[in-house]
Amino acid sequence: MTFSASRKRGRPVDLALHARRRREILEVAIRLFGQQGYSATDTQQLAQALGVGKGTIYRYFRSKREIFYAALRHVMSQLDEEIQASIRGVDDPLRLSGQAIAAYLRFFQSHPHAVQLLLQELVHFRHEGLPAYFQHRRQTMHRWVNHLHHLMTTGAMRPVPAENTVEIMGDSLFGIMLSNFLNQRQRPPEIQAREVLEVFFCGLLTEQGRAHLRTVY
Amino acid sequence: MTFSASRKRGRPVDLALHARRRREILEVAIRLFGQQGYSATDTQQLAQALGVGKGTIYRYFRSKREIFYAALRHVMSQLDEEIQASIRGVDDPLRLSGQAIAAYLRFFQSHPHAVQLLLQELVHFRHEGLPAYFQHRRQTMHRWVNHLHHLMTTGAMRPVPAENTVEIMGDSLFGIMLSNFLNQRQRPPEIQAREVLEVFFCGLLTEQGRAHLRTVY
Amino acid sequence: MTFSASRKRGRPVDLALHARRRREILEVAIRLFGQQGYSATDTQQLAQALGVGKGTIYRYFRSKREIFYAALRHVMSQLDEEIQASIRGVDDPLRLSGQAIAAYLRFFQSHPHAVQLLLQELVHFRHEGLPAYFQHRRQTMHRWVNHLHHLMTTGAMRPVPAENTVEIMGDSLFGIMLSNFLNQRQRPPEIQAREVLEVFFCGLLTEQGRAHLRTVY
Amino acid sequence: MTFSASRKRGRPVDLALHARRRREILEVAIRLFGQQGYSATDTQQLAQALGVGKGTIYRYFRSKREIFYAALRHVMSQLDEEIQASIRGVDDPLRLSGQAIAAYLRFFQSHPHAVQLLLQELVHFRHEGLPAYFQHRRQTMHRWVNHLHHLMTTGAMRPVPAENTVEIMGDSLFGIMLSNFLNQRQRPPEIQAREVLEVFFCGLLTEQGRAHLRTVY
DNA sequence: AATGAATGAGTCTTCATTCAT
DNA sequence: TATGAATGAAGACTCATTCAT
Repeated sequence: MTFSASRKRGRPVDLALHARRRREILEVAIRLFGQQGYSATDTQQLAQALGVGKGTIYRYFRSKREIFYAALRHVMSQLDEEIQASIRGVDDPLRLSGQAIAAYLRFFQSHPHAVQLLLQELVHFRHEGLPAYFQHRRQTMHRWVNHLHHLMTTGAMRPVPAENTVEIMGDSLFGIMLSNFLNQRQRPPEIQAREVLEVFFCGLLTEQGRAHLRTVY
Repeated sequence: MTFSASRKRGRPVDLALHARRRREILEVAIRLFGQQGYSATDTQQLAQALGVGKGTIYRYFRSKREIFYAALRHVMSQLDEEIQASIRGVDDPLRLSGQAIAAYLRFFQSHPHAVQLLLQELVHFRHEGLPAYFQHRRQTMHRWVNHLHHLMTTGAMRPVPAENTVEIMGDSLFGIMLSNFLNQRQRPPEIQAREVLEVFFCGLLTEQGRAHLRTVY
Repeated sequence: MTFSASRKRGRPVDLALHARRRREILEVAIRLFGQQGYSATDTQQLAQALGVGKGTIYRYFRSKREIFYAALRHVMSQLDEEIQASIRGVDDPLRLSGQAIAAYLRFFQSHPHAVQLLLQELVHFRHEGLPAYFQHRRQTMHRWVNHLHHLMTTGAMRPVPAENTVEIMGDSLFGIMLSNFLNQRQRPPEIQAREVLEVFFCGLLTEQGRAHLRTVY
Repeated sequence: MTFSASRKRGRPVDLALHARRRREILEVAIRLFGQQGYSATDTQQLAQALGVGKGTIYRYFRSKREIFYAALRHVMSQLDEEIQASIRGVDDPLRLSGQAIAAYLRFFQSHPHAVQLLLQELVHFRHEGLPAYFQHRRQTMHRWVNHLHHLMTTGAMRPVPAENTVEIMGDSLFGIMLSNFLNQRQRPPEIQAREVLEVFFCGLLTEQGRAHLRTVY
């Protein structure tokens, strides 16, 4: 950096630099934490992969733990963005549901590191309160609750307790996504989304089966 | 002591003692690994909790890792037993489904350590191939596939690809169970099972909604 | 053991048994210590190889260390016996020298464990005073000093300081034997003995070379 | 500091420091391994003796084993240097022989730790192939083979198989050196060298004895 | 007498973080 | 400001010996 550059008033350049650096670090951290796991990744490796000294990293993050959480948050907002992008401009509410589910599955299929990060938190940072994934879900859930209410208003959906149903669907997708990852399934997200929707929306029983179910409970 | 037993000099090998010790160790290990995590639990703690010397543990298990896997297997067979017990003597196939789901959720609600063990494996022993939970599922899946075929034969269930549907339901329950645990939900398993079944079996849409769905895809 | 057997007065049977047991233990110990080294051989292995319990060994030897030393002494007396046997009835004093050297080299070639034992002592039991090998040599050296005196008396050997010369020859053979072992040389002991004797007895220089040597010192 | 040096930000890597540290560690390691043995010396002791933290040692050597081998190599090259220095500028080939032998004996007398290191390798790192001492000897042997050829050409030495003879002399000196160390002999190396040479070069027998020897074999 | 279950001290190595340069 | 040298706590596993059975 030259003297003239540092003479500018304020330090907009520095702030931008700082932000860029942080992002660079996070990108590498996501890759390494995802590939090797949190504890198997040491700061020396991170520094080496970044081509900087270990100390430098500590100028941008207070601790390894903080890097991890920043990485996790980064990944969660990426997820959010991709889902939002996938439903932008989609009018039909049923299509929208399918798009969102496909986007969700697609994101984790193309970002396996994200799944790893999410799992790492669960075991390395339990007792830290609600895991980031579920925090995120809690924050975005209202959108889906509204979505369900809308579907019910239009008569497309049976009257069901919306919150509860959103949770069931969210949990189910979470399980499907994890299972995809852990079984190394590579099913095309769009197809899988459709299969899932078919079950959730249409149910498995025939009219006769449903009638019987009512007698059982 | 019989004559045949006294034919061999010295203190006889006590097989029952060995089995009992292993079980004792496993029980404490499940608790500690579950409470504190695998890596946060050191062998010294385990020994202390058992009231034995560190070396004693190594007379019964080759390594900490082996204790962990034995604990995991122990938990998985407990799960299996409880589910089997829950459906024993249940004739109605729809009731049976509900019972099994409730038993599954109940098991993990009353054995939170089991969930932890399962998660621990995912991060501490990745690269060891298919996680124990999914191995177990692969071995027991055929039962549910048959179950679905039966339901379809009797006309209670729509014709759906059985394997695929079993996977979707299994993954979903896995997700619900994890979410219960991670959100510290304490919903009564029977109620939750019924809610889930209601969605899976009856679907969320009205007849009109389903008709529309068919136009969308 | 029956009651009538134990009625015999004294316990000659027990003493013989005890001695036999000790020898059996020593033989296995020599093999294991030789193959794997002292510290790499644990008492459990020893017991297993003997087909007895660990505790039994401690009825015959106070400690692992004591087993080792007994094994070492056992080996040293075997060496002594074989050398003595090799020169029994040999009249010619020069032939006798060759026989003894060949026997020495042959013993260690066919008992590589003996070399290992000897080396093990040097590193595991330093500070215990003179190593067993050199203790043994100190006890048998006088024979060779006498032998040299005899050779000098008969005029076959130049007048040299006998003790000193015996030490040089003993040390040299020790070095040759160790080098054989450590280089895994398999030279026939008889041939090697002859080569060594040729050097020691006849020297390397010509008459002219010796004359020159005298001018140098 | 030059411009080019300052082009790279941060604290520059100090190669000289690194080399100095390694040497310091080696010197202390040689002393401790020599005094107490390899396995009796733990890294904590080594660190304490150096006045550094345990982790620091591992910045300079990958493992305790690597420290040991570096120490061993260090010692072997010191030996080589001292022997070479002792014969530098010595023209007379017989004197040269004496100087080299004296230097060899002197080195190990004044560096008893070197002997210990050498012995430690034999028992702690058997199976690692040829011991360092013999590797070193194999690399330097050709010099002495040439030396013998020269002596034979000039007529000072009888025609003998050079390689074989060098091995016998080398092994013998190895034995003498070890024996000196293990018996804690403090004989002046120059005197001992002369005594040894006297035997090797002039032989022990009289002319009459040699004639008789020829009849025996 | 014989056995083997139990013990617990002992040791190498890793790694997040600090701070002198 | 950037660097990397230094730190030291932490942790799995072994094994000679003892002693209850």
